Amino acid sequence: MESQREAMEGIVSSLDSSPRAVEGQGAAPTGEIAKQIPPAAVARLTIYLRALNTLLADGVERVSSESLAEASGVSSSTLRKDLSYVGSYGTRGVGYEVQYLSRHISAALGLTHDWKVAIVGAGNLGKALARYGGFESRGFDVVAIFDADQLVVGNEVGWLRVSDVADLEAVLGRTGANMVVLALPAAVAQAICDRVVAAGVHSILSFAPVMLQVPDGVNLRKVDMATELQILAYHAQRAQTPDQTA
Amino acid sequence: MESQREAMEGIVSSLDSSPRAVEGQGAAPTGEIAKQIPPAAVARLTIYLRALNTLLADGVERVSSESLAEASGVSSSTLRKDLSYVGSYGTRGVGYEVQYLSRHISAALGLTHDWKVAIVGAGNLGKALARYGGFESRGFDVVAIFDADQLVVGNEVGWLRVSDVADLEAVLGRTGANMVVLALPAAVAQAICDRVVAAGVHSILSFAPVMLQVPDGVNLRKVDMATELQILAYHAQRAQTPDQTA
DNA sequence: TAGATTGTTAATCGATTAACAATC
DNA sequence: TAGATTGTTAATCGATTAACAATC
Repeated sequence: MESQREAMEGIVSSLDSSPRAVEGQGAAPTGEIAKQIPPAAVARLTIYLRALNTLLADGVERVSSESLAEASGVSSSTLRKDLSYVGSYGTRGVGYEVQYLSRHISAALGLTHDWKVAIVGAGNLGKALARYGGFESRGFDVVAIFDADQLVVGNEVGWLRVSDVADLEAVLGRTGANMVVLALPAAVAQAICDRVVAAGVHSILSFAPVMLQVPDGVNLRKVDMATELQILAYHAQRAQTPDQTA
Repeated sequence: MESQREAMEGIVSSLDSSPRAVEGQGAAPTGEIAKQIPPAAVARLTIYLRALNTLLADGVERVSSESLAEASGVSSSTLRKDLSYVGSYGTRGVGYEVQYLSRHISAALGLTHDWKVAIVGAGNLGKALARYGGFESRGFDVVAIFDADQLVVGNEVGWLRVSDVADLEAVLGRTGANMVVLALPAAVAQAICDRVVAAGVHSILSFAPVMLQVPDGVNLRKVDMATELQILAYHAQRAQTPDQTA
């Protein structure tokens, strides 16, 4: 049991974007075919990446699939299979070089350059997101934040000023934002979402508790906090019931 | 800044907890066997519930699997299969009675009584969560919020006062909290998580960007905003690559 | 070499979909 | 009844796991 629990902060500053050799003997199809990675594997790769960067910060140079898997909360089998979608960057009998693997996963996930993120909605959540350090440190620059309320427009949030959502298209264009986070009420989410899509942004993360409809080719992910609690409620309720195993 | 808040509620206020007859001809095993619902289905049931409550608010009384599925972003086949885990509360040739189905899904998910939620961490995110109306309206009462910073302890957040995390166990006990939301830095998350578990709370939702280790029997869910953006980045990058289909 | 650990295969398991008989 | 739509079955598809040959 590796107890690298402490000091898990400060971790991830090491995602550098230097165009250094990301080649190697691995099977990575650099600029070539780039086969599809299964969704479940993509999600886990982000976890491995975080764990690797923690190890890196701790000065660990090599890691086995067994211990990286444990730190990531998956089986070593799953981990090796997932890594195989990215390429083969380990050494049999030895393990993986932490930095080398980290860099290749970053490359596979498209994290070798920074992404520009605009946040729509400067309420509690929008402001919290704008100030959340976890974005910048992982290669996501927050370049704009919007609100519809004239009392809020112009206020400072972090080192940004709140833009008027009326200027959405103009500001998205000017800042070159290529991702948008929706942190606004359900009632207006679809309308804003439509404008964001029309403005050419095809990657959207929504915190609004509604099912948004988007055209093909637009990537929409949702985070719903109440949903998460409801799922917990289901399991908690089950646990309470005196499960009668036959 | 709160201007957008009101609209965020509205929707889902109709989750009543009245102990009304939740029986019917359906196959629901009331207090009996309570068979396991597959995880993927549980997650979607929360979405159907939200859609149903929206319909209810709009005064719609009946809905078909086809249109409920569309509103929820799934196929009608998936929807009917999911509902079949809960029971059979539809009428062939007719559809589902909105309120009736809503109530049965709520019951299956364990949402017929309120849950008491404590938030640990009164930073930007913790405060945003504490003030987020979406919890209360869906049967989750925020009963406490904690912070370690003495400058923050005692401050008002919504209608709560920030408690000292030193008093975590005492306050959890006194308030009867049965769910905890962790909105704190990665560095301290595991230690606090351990104390929460030791205090007897077995349902935890974590926003900390670390893999937390919990003993068996504890339900831990994670929301990681940077991870979501990384997944979007992967797809965005793929879309950019001029996909060469043979 | 002997021991260790990867990368991959094949088997298992679970989730999604299509189709249709049951039935309002 | 005739038309509509559910609830369920069987087929398909994808994800996870165990096991081991390859190889450092």
